[in-house]
Amino acid sequence: MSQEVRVRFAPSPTGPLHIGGVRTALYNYLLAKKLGGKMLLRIEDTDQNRFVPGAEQYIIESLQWLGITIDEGVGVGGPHEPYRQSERSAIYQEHAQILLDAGKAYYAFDTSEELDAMRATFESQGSAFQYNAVTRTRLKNSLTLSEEEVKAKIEAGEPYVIRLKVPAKEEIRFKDLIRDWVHVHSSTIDDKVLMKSDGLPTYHLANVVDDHLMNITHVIRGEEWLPSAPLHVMLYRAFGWENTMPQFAHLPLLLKPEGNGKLSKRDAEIGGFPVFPLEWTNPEGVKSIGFREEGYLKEALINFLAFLGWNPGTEQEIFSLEELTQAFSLERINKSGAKFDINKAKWYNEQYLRQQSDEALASQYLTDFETDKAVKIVHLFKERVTFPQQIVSEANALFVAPTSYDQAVIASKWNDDAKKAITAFKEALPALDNFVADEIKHTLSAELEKLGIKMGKVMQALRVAVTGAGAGPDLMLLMEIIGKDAVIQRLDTALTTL
RNA sequence: GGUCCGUUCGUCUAGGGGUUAGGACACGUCCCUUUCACGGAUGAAACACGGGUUCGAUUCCCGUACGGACUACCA
Repeated sequence: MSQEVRVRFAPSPTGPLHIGGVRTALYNYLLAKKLGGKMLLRIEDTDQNRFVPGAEQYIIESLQWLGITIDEGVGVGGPHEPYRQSERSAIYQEHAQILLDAGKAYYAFDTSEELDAMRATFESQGSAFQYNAVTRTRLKNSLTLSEEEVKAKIEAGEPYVIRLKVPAKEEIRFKDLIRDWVHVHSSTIDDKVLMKSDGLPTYHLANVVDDHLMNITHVIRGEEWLPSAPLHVMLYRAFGWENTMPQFAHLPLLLKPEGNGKLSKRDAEIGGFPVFPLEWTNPEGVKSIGFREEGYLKEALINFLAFLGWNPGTEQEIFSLEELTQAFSLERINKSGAKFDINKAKWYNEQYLRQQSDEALASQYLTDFETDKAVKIVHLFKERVTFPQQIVSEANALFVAPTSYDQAVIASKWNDDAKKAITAFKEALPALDNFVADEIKHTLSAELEKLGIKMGKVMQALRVAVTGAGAGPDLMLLMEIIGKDAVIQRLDTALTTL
């Protein structure tokens, strides 16, 4: 039976989507598109305490910006609605009941304080507390209490959780598409809480139930889930769903650029680079920068992210989203974590920036300038900047006369010959009707020839006189854009002040 | 501490029983250029360690070291 591939991206709305999450979404999307399947977006908002208003919208906008389209789920709907877990509590309760009835789960009445105390005691004896096959016989739960006692407690409104009754001795193994077989013994897994005392499920239950009900075929998620994957396998087993269980692929983590550990918001602050796709202002009003606002092009971000943990096996580095969907495969994802290097992201951005036409960039970013001037400016600067907004600031700077001059150049190049040449050039300029690069150059060389001075001798001095800087794009083009009157004025200023 | 996962240039990685261990970013040098940048060329730079297996191991196996994740009524 050939089955439609269905993957899901299932973030929690606890804040802005982290760049690692974006990559997870991307890989899911890539696999779905490659295999002609569907990409779902499910919001895992079962923790009311960590819910952040606006986070869901942020996630949707981020994916939209990047072109990671959702076929089914929050925001678009679909046959398995609702796709927000907070709206599915009845489903989880029902499924928890199935496990309870089958004797595969049980009620537990231990309070958090009691459990904390347990943990402290165990720790003081040098061991770790686990709610499991051996300890559950001594704790307050429906396995140790009589049926009447349990009933009474529940009816009295005493808070309780539902825990999975993990078998004492069972070998759990599953095949991870990236890591191959992973084996774990059930004795190392504790009786995880499935339903919290607030009546909402934990991640584990909700995730397994939803993935099953939504016919998910591939679970592609971060490596932080690898340790709980065996628990999920046990849950599939407990429900009798093992034969339709999705395949797992646990992605390597994105690591700090330097030092140890996974990439965090703090690293971004230290390094001065974004870790969120879009700018985000948290409920307290604190703003975090985003890739989009910093000037990263979505194509560059996608390409960069795709290559953090995956590669096509060829030497091609530049891939459009469409090319990525063609080339992508889970088999070529590697196992080890990748340090996040913003330099590579910048390089990708430069590549994509240069790929765009002068006209497109001009109409998108230089709307304050007349079109043909804007196009010329873009042409001059797009190969020398990393971000589009740098073209804008360069453009604006063009029309401001220099307020200071590069002293090193002045010291070595601002000599009598240069002054003589620049004076002659300046005086020849008013007669020049067609003030374009070629004509300007002709005028300059004509004047230099008369004086017997070589071009190379004066170019730098001239550049400094016009722009204040010792380096930059083609000076003739620059002067053309600045305009005749302004150039003459600047030369005057330089000649009289320097 | 326990469980699980990992380890090729500074970074992202290719490769895989016999290779001059390849590419990209960053870095150095040179060329181009009126300068800078782009571009081109080029250089430096890596198989964590110890045992096996083998004629031969960076590649396979086992240990060790190191790194990471998880260890909540968070996801």
